[in-house]
Amino acid sequence: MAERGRPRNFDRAQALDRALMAFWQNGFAATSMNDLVEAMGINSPSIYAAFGSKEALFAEAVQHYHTAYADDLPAALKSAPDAAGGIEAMLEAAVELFTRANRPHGCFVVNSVASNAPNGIEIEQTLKELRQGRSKQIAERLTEDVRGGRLRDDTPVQELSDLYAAILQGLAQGARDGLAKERLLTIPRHSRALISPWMADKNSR
Amino acid sequence: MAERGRPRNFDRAQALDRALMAFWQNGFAATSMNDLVEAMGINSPSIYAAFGSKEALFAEAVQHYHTAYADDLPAALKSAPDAAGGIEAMLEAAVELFTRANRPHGCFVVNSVASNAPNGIEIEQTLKELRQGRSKQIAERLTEDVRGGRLRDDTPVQELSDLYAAILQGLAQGARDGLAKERLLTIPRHSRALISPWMADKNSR
DNA sequence: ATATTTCTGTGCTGATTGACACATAAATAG
DNA sequence: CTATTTATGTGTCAATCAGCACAGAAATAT
Repeated sequence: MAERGRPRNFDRAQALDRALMAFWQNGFAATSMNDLVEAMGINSPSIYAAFGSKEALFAEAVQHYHTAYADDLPAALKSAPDAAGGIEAMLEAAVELFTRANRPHGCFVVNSVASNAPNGIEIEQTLKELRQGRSKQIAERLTEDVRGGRLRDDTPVQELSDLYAAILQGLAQGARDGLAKERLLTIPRHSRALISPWMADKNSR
Repeated sequence: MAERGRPRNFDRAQALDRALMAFWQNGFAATSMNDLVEAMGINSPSIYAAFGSKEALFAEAVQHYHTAYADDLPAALKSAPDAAGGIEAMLEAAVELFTRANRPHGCFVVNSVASNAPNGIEIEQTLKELRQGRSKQIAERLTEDVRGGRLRDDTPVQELSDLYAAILQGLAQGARDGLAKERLLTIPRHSRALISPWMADKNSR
């Protein structure tokens, strides 16, 4: 089935990525349609025809970020043989993601917390779930190690997961505030100490 | 020397506190002058006469928050006999501050990250310094313990301070996202494990 | 070639924004 | 009392916001 009508004059995926960069840097509210027109290189009627509304464009940008940028984190979490290594790798991947050159610093999902839309209930809910989803992923990784006998049976999985998730969010804030990558990278290293009291081969609590 | 002219019809300090609540909840950009008029209970010309501009009002709200609300944190940091206890107390005080009922959740200074003003360079700089100031305060507390012999000489003070500061920011985000206080309070407890490898009476690293 | 469909660029719209002009009210100074 | 000073409330300003109407342009279908 061939396409009918005048073909689109721009690359939709590229335009979406540029919109993401604009939102990532300035947040939803502070990014005006004018800013988007400049960043995406197309006029506003084309934006509305292709994406629906500013809010729908933002929602697509969130999905795009999640699949194209933040995908390294769960991958790193599963990369190492044990949870301690996986979490450290995930935190390192996060620092890498949050401090890449020629790209806004910090985590897009975390940066978008305070930049709520006027009708922001829907997308706000999605963002909140994305943030809290990290804690669940970490909890699953820890549970694996408990089941595998590498962590003690009485390991407080949810509490440790919340703590690691908090560190992750702190890394995002620090990166956005301009902390140097080398300085941020010391954090994953020291975070290892949180889990060692719960290693199965230790008897000290 | 008596006052001249018609006296003010509202309590300036109370109006400032109400403005802080509005900014705390919705951020700078998303809080309109109309919102401020409602929250403060006075009309906009009176706001401008008393505070200058929306930006100046926000700057005063930042100072007010810092002195009237966030003052518990450095106090708690110095309360305990050792750094480990002081930091744990500070994190607990932070959770308390971030999850009080009848008040916006989260840290006002952290919430204000993404809500930058159009001419936000000045106040943004102040906010950034407030955030990074916590790390320095923690570092001072740790250094005290190193000097006092309670922590090893090779304790990585700055790295640990950055890590604790990251946890602090993570707590703020979690509180804003609606995590329950009891759940957040487990984080200060487990954070103790970060410092124990550097206690002087241990020989394991 | 003609009709149909879809995209593009110009330019507008009603609503909302931060900020203030103006006249009036309420206090003190003399 | 009158003059002066400062605060209040009504109403309004230009600027900006998100969104879209409209006409022309560029493709396919028949």
